[in-house]
Amino acid sequence: MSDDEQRGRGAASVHRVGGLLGDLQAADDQPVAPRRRADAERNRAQILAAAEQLFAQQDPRTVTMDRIAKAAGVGRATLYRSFPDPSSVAVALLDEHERRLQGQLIYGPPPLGPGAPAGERLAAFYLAMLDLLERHLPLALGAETGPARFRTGAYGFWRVHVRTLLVDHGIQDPDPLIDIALSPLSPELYQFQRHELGLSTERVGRSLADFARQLLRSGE
Amino acid sequence: MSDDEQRGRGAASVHRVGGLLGDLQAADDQPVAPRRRADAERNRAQILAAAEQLFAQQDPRTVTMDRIAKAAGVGRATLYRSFPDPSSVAVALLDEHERRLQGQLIYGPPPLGPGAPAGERLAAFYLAMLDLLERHLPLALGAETGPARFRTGAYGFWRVHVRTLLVDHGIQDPDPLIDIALSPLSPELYQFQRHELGLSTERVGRSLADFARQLLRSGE
DNA sequence: ATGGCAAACGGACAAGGTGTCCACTTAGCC
DNA sequence: GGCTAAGTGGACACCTTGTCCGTTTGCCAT
Repeated sequence: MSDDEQRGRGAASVHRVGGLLGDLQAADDQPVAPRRRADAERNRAQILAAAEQLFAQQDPRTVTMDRIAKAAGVGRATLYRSFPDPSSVAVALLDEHERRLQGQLIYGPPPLGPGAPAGERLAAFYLAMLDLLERHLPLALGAETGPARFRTGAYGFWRVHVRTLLVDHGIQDPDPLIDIALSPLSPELYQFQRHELGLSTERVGRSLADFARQLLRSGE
Repeated sequence: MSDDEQRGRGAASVHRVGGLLGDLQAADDQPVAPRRRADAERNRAQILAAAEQLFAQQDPRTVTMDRIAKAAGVGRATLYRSFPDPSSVAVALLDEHERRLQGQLIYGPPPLGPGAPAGERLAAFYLAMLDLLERHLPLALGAETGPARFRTGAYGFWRVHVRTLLVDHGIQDPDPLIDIALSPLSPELYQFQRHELGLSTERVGRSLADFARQLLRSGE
């Protein structure tokens, strides 16, 4: 899993939107890629490690490129070579954690993987995402600034998954519903529910699971 | 309606969270308030007018205090006297438009106002909000930066309304569901659906209305 | 009507962030 | 072991942010 960090630069996560599934088990051989130099690799690792600290320590929305570079002990231009802005660093860090869940959704056992009714799968997906949010909220919040989370490769993956569930369930016009169904997973929203309203993870999770089952009810 | 602009400074919308309903028909007499000077009033109007232009012209997330001040023809400190940041200017502008809908939700005819089943009222609310978003998307996007939209007085109002509907319908634990039910109305999300995915207002609206009815189905 | 005073104004300032550029360093291949 | 290009990091010019403070101006009492 830590090997995954080496796959592509920060900006690459944007390109992943096209080849979502194929990317899951992509071999580590680089077809024509000019190969990364060892010092660049080392710097990238330092940057990611330092950034993870920073996002956890302070308000994730206030983390700057300048701060990350200083914390990682590299120059500003070196940082810019790998990432265009702070949120793309957070996206790269999140990617690693999200990839495990992505695999479970496709190949794992039900109800997360195939085999369960759509409503149950959606409920399980919500709970898994909630767990991810709970454990990596600072990163999720940091990833949201800028062009927002809708353009990340991960979001594209969730869209494909939810669309499958909606179609499975026989929804007439699934496309506008996809993002509606994903909207309760907004990091900002979760942060508000947990730390402003003081709701427990369990309470939010129960509501979300009920919500999923109600949305994709068998007795349509 | 244009008289409403004079009620309180920008920061005041934050305080509204407490007295949501009473504020709806608050008389214009100021109990102990020290009274606003005429030149301050004039400047405030100039600021709001200039800001509305700016938010519509460029990416609402890139509007700065500096730009607003220059466009309004006032000094920076004058602007800061009324508003702490650009998003609060957008909030103040939005407030005016939202207040009409707030009145309709309480006193208006069904299905927006009281009298219709909860599912129908939620569907009508969604459609009305969508209409608001469609007409004032730049402002809505501009209002989202910073501490996010969850802290605005308007959001507090929507929460109260939706909670009423959920309780009416007999939902067990309504509180975590409130913000889940409101999440599809995120301006960022609507912008993505409309201008990135190219979905029509009608299609999104139909999905949202179906979604509302499914969520609060009579045959619970 | 006029003079005093507090509210309001707006330019200026220091601090800090952003991208980019370019001279230097260094890894990797011949 | 030297060549070459990728990689590095400090510096630069520009912009934004809040705040401070000397000046102006509306409002009220006289």
